Amino acid sequence: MKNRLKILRAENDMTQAQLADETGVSRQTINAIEKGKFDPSLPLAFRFARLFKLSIEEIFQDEEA
Amino acid sequence: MKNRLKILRAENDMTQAQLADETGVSRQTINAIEKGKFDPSLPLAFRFARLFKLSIEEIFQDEEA
DNA sequence: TTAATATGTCAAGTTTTATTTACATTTTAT
DNA sequence: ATAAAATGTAAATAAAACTTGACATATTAA
Repeated sequence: MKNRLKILRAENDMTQAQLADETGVSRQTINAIEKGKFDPSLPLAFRFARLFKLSIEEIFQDEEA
Repeated sequence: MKNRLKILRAENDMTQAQLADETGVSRQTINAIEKGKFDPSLPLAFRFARLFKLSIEEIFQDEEA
């Protein structure tokens, strides 16, 4: 699963720590998601979408067959 | 997290077992998600969206503050 | 009415994701 | 060049998703 979190942080001038704080997870969790180590839970995906005022599909791109 | 899976199944004349089969999870997982026992993983949410040709937001409704 | 199909639920176990802690590296600012 | 801030990473643990198997109830069909 690809995602645009790093770009969205840049557009909004946010650090990983700030995004972590705003979405209620650890900085390391943000880093791991950005690096594709794992996917966020659906509730966390909704929090990203709400924060950036985008749809989940605009932030995360499925890569399944 | 609310969802419209039961309605979407009805509209598409599918059983829980069929939906489970099409999305690669167990029937009990479908039942548990429909009944709100837990949320699907983000990849599974994408599979539902792709199957029903809807956005994730059209299937799942966040209920956070 | 009986059998078959579909749904609801529960407990136990496995797998995956989230969190914590801790430290290393890189980038930015002074 | 140095300090501070930001990012990357890894191991251990906790939490959540998901499976399996079993059984009860409800709905549908013969």
